[in-house]
Amino acid sequence: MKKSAQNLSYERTGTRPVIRKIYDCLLDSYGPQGWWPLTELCEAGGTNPTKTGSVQGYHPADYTYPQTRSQQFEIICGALLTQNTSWIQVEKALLNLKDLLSLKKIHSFSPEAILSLDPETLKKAIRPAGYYNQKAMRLKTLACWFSELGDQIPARAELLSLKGVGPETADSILLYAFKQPSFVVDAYTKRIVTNLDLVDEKTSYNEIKAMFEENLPEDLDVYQEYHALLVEHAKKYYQKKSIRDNDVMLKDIL
DNA sequence: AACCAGGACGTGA
DNA sequence: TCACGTCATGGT
Repeated sequence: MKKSAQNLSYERTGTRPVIRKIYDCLLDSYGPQGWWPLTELCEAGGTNPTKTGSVQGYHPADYTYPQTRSQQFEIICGALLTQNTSWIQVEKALLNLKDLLSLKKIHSFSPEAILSLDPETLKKAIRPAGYYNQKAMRLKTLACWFSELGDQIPARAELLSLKGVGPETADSILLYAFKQPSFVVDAYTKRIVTNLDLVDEKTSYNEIKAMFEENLPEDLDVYQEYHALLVEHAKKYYQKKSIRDNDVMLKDIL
């Protein structure tokens, strides 16, 4: 992280304890979040902890997913589809896709299955997730890439080279689909850390990512849980600017 | 009825 | 590098 005036207020205590305290506080308040959600679990009537705006498919305190290549690919697709879109819409899109595939007697959510769909059909299915023209093409790009990947674990730079995969999507794919400890920074994360004066507004994605990674043990479960907790917390206090000051919970512990 | 949602990309300064 | 327009549906 760049050495600047951004955390002057924490010079005495240090950034590390702050990053950990926030995590402890969030986990204590909300409990394990069970990311990344899988539609398979939601069809099975899987766990649904009281979660804002979302349906089912979560698996709290179970960090063993994905367990199949199909689940792995679904996470990758979900990461793309959820760009600037709420998860509930992505879930609809994924379920549409699965319905579509089962009509074609395809019972596995695979790259080959996605590639077998003609563009217009694919677009119609993912329509609820928005940007369906771009996302349809980019889904096929991802499908093509993933089918040729084999059992490799992709490098971050490789993911970033795919059209439609930016920093957050790349990190989400690494963290949740490939179980690599790569911290995810999203708009919510940035809002929270700026609001708490841990960084200023112009701090870059990579700087915020580094701040978390440098001050946390390199632990997959912690990385997965932390990002999910930040999202859950932000949904409660950071959707409207007017209530951001209400985040006394985290301000109090700093 | 604006505004937002688990962003990314192309463009021109 | 970086600010800005664009992509688009659906929920609040």
